[in-house]
Amino acid sequence: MIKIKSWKMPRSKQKEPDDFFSKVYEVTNLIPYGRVTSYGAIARYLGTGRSARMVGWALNACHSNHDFIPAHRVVNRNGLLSGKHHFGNSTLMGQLLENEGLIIEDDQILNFREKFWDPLTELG
DNA sequence: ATTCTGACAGCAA
DNA sequence: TTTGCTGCCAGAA
Repeated sequence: MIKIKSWKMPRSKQKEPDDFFSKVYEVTNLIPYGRVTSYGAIARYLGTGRSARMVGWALNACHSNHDFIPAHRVVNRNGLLSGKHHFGNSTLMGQLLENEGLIIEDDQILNFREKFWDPLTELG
């Protein structure tokens, strides 16, 4: 498990500096350039394997974080860009990924298996 | 307090 | 293979 820094959370009544949201942001920041992971993979890495939806919710609020968070590198388990509608312009997420060398076709990442980065196996 | 809604995932048909 | 249902749980209304 990674250490958590207490950067500011979107949640106004946040109680812990190392809450779930922060952990999600930490892991997301560890995703290498040009690689992607899934909501469920992050949830499992954090030990809450059944709260993949909360990962999405956390990323939904990540804009309130001052630091840059590569939320575009998180897709669903099929490599589908299910979060594209939360980037203002619905094509931005795909553009960001293509800038990193990935190929998107119909909101789907090609060769998703090869690009997939699993925090569980990569970070231990 | 109660209900509804998800940037999900697993499993049964 | 592709739907459809269910568990999940933090916010919003």
